[in-house]
Amino acid sequence: MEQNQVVKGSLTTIIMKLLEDNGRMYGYEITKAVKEATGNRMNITEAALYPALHKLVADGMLVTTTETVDGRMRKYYMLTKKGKKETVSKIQALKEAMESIHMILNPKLSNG
Amino acid sequence: MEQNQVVKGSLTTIIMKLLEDNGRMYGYEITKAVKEATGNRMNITEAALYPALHKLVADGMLVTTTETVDGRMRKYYMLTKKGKKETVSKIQALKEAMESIHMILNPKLSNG
DNA sequence: GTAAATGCATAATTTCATTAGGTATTAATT
DNA sequence: AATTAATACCTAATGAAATTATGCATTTAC
Repeated sequence: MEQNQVVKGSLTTIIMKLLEDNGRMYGYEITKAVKEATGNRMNITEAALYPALHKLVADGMLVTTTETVDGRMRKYYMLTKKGKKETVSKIQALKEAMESIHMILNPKLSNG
Repeated sequence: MEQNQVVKGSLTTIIMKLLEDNGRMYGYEITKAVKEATGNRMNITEAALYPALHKLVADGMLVTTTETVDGRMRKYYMLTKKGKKETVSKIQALKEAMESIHMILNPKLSNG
């Protein structure tokens, strides 16, 4: 229905959560942060990340600034005011979706 | 990557988990079970459920038996041996994906 | 000098859920 | 008696999102 949608779109929420915590980040940095935070369990591909970032920019959730560091370009992403507000509700929705899945994986037995 | 895939495909894992717990269930029963287990938070649409069930049958994870109860047809689904084995690993993968998301949503601060 | 790491990106495909329908029987309500 | 809600199955078309498979360019490590 829609809770499934929430879980499915968790990548977007993850990106926004990281930006909420770190202020601004560039794409490659986000992939490293996810790997580090999850002890290498989760790996976001760039082919999934960049389209997601671009969509968030198109939707007015993020803005970018570009810098060149050590001869390499870095495109930093930051949450807009709208993006910050959306982040809060998206995190809440994701937590509730995870709680729902948890309830299914760990059912209360009626017959104790 | 693949952890995202796991979370995205959580519907399949939910179905298999319910069948693991309940032995056999029919489609409509599964939608009710999910609603009940999650306190109405999660709602699986039949349009998502039935194609998922049919794919699981096609993949050899489930088998079906049909009965008529009170004038209405019920198509019961059960895990095959292969399906039972797959259920274990899918649940494990889903738990790990949830743990990863949890770690991102609740990061350990390096600066205590 | 070759491979790995850093850094960006897209196109084609596949997978999956949603939207929007459809059929049929029984139980409950008006 | 007629309508609505609940039970029970299903599919087609669309849309959203991730994967697979690439591509380019620079710097660091071997």
